[in-house]
Amino acid sequence: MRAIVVSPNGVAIACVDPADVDERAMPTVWWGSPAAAAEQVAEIERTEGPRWAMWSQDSARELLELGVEVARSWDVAAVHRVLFGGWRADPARAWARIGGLSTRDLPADAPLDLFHQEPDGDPDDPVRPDGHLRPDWVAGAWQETPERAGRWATVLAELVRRQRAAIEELADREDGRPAARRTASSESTAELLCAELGHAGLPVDRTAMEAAIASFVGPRPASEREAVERVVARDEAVLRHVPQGIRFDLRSPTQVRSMLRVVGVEVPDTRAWRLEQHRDAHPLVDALLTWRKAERVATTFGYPWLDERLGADGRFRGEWSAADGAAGRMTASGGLHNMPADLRSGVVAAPGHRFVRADLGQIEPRVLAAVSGDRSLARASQADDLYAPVAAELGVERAVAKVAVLGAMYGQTTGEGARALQGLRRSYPIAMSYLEAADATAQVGTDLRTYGGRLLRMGGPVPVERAQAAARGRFGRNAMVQGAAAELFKVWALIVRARGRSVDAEVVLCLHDELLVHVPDEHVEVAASMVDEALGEAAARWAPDRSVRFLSDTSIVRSWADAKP
DNA sequence: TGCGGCTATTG
DNA sequence: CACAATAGCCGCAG
Repeated sequence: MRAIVVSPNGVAIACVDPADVDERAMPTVWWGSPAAAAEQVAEIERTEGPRWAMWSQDSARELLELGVEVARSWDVAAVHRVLFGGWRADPARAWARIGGLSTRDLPADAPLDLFHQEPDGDPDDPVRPDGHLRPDWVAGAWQETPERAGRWATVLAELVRRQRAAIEELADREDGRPAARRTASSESTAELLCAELGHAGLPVDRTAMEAAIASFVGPRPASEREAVERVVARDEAVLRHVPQGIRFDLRSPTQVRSMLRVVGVEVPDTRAWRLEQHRDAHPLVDALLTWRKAERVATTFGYPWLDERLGADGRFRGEWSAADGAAGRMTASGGLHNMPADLRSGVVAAPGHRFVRADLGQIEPRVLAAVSGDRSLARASQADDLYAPVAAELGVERAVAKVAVLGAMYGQTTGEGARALQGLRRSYPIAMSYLEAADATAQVGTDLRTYGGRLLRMGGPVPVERAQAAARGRFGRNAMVQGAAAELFKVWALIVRARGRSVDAEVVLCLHDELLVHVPDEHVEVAASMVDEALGEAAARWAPDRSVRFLSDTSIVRSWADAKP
């Protein structure tokens, strides 16, 4: 522990080198205004470049708001999620878990009542006699004095020390995960990237995005009355196809089913892919499908969505999470991860800039080859199109080989993919056993760990219905691949983030296997090469075995829509 | 008012 | 509708 920088209204960053934590050392505390604290952080970053210990992405967000960006961190919440799975990772929970305390009923910051007048222990000690953190300290009581801030920093340092020991133990175990050391670092730093993504936002051209929205729902209504009229008109375009006198609520699936029955279309549900089969049966079906598309844009990706999230600086902002609760993929709110592809024309680089857009080709089967150690599948990964050699090996069409491989990773038990499974088992026994072992383990509720060491919680040995057990098996089987792919992707994104600094290349979007990097025109070629090189480096760093080939499809574009689909 | 079901979008 | 996610609306229970 070297230093801590504190401001009375909230910035608490301990500067800790996890390799050098001395539990007895008292931290140096800088106590000042937020601006002064930020300046201190910037100075330490400049001169020492440490791995900063942080409670969570919140710490990084506070720093960014003060104009300070740091390169590396040990993020207690991120490491907690790796070690123990799940998503919740508040300080009290992380502290309790690493200390072996129960997290079933964590002490809450409940108001004191007659029966709990005086909380036990010393109110100036952040740790209660029962070993839990004091809720009032977690809630902010640590900020009251420099002495308290120092004690709080010591708690953080101790937590980091214990987490680090747990990661080392995991890496050194007989059945361990040596990659866990690297995962702890990359998952931590991914939290910094997420804070930066949320802070900086995605370049969006308001005019272009409004045009894209307008192509579905018409131009922005001038008044509330006009907005209502627009909705009525959209509904009417569908309802005019049914006999007069009967009104149906198009937003109610039950009523839509009745409406379709009136014109002689019988469907078990009203999902688009099913209605597609009946497009020719009656003009109503086509009108309904068009309505659905417009309604979706109007309610979720319309003008209110844009107004709420697009700033005057031309940046569209959502909140980013570095690891979801399941397999550990990055997620984003605000529609950044499920924006209809038709709106991508609104995502445009700023004047004088271009995007480097890159996505990983066939990432999941390649990751499967790597984590399972299947040499045959690794050989297939040498091809630009992995499914081609697999199809040749199985003696089937490429399309069949593809659904078979995907089906194996998803746990599909019916259809064409399942029929080709026997061939996969024969030709790629190591990879298939890897998936089947994960499936079997998950079915009985036993937790799994990804290649990188992330715990995948499977619910414990609670008896469940057969169908539920099968679903758990499919989840476990897929999470081992999806989670490992997420780990590799993050390493790649972080290398791009670090290397990009020198050419002002800024990662502005991460989408599971796709990166969008915003770059000044003059550096865009260099940045594109850098993105490709970063993948090789990421693969080597993530899994030092070089037998599996990873590919990125990289292009330079003005708009996200210009990238080939 | 909260929550499960349905629907649509993305990888 | 195989795996994951976010998100909105409807219908029903409390």
